[in-house]
Amino acid sequence: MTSARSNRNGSAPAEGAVGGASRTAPESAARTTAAPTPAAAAASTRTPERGIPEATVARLPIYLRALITLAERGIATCSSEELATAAGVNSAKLRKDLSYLGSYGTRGVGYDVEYLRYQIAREIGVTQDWPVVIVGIGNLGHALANYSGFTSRGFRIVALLDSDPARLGELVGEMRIRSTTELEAVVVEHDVAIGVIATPAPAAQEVCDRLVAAGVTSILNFAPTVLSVPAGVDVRKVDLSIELQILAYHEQRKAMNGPEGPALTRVVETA
Amino acid sequence: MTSARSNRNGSAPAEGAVGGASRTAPESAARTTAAPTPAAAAASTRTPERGIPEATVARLPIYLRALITLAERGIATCSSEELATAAGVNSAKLRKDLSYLGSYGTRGVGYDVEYLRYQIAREIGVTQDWPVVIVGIGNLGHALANYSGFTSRGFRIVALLDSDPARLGELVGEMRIRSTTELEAVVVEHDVAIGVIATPAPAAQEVCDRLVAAGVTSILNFAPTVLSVPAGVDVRKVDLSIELQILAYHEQRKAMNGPEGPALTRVVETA
DNA sequence: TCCAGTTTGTTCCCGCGTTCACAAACTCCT
DNA sequence: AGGAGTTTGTGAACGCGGGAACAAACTGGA
Repeated sequence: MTSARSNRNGSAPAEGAVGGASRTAPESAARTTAAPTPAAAAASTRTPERGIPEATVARLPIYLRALITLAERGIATCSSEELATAAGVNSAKLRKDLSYLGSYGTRGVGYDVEYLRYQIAREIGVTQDWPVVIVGIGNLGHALANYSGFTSRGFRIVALLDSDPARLGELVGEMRIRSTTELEAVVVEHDVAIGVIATPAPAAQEVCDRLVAAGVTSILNFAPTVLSVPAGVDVRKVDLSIELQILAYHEQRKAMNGPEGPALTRVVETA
Repeated sequence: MTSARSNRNGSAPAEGAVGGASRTAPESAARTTAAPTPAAAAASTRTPERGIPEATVARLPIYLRALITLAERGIATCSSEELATAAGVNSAKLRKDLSYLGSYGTRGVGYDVEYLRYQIAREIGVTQDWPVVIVGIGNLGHALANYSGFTSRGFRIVALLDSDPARLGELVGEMRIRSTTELEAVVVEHDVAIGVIATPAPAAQEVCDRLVAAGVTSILNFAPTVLSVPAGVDVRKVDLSIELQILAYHEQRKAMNGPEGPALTRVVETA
């Protein structure tokens, strides 16, 4: 385990004061005590202090995936330009992002794929597996349970929970669906920090409250509803219909610009 | 053909929307990388009319959903404060967002729920249904096909396509799985502008190319890979493992601050 | 050793988005 | 009618992120 997570259980579930996550909370990173994690092995002398911009954090997994792809092709070294192309971003942005982690490249040469891959994985925290529990095993829950991307990228599903008695015991992949009554026990037993909610919207808040009360501090929410959580708990949401609606907005504008609009734009047609 | 889309298929496809190439990946459109629409009409000299910030567009669907919830509860009027709480955002931000659409509120009173709901739906473009095609009917594709949020929020699934012969003809919901060989025909027949890719990563780019060539100009990508598209095509991606990795990063930091760190983060556990 | 070529890491600048704070506008009560 | 209370809409300040440009650092050849 070694997971430094402590038991913050027992706290009141309660709906947090503020809605939404505190992820963006600036929290002036005081941390005056000199050199936390002092003498970090041999590497760098000056730990740039842990303060990676949120936008960069969101891109690190993309870089990681690109690096894995490159490694599978047997490529040992790559330039920022190559990696940026593989990740679909600007090379300047890539270099700046990586600079927040430290100086892991070599000027005039580029980056060592395996080395950089490990460094990013370590920074994200996926060098070991995080236990994850999925609540709500409907169509989407099934898909998530079977999604190989979870288990292969630093996560391990430890339980599938559903409140429908008809589903209990059903096998999904290699895992059996268990009752939501076991939620607290599962979270405590496996020291689960990350929970995935794939229930219908009406049930999401209650499940969320129970997860948080049991000790979960990060939640990935697929239910189309706004979750209230206490400070210190991160929530990320994935809403499929919202994504489509954003696309629809732009489609509508294209259609409006088309007929009469100032369409002095370019037509770029690929093969 | 219900939508405002005109004939863009045969003759001049894609007209490269001014305001943006690809939403999530600003310059990911590797190919061609033609001059990013210099000048263009982006700078509408005046009339802030059609120029809603991207961040606001991403929130409009959230407001819409909150308004629908309020309407179902029989609430006819609400203040920006109430709506903001329901949507999980700051009230000032909400008001500024809505101000881009126009002045649909009444000072001293608030917003008429039904009226505002319609105005947002109209602005997004979901007062009528958009035809959508889903490619790749694996676990995730099944979930998407059965997701009621699509059909109830301005979208209509017109075809489910898969390349696996074993799956052809299978019923999903009320729809039959068809072969990807019919992709072009389906897109043209229903004038599909929005495509959803739920295939394995290796197949995603080819499917994407075919969709675009057939006339699709907006793509929602669930495959864990970077898509290259011509200018004028919007791509939004949903990557489940990336979302989890972002949570893992923050979890790791919490665990680091917890034990020894000065941790100003204050784990605030509300009463 | 020195020089040319290459690529990283960093600095500077600019534009977008968020937030505060306040004037404008509406309702209600006296 | 008028004033107090309420709420919207918006101008301005501010901080963050993106992009270009450049110095620093490394390789390889003469």
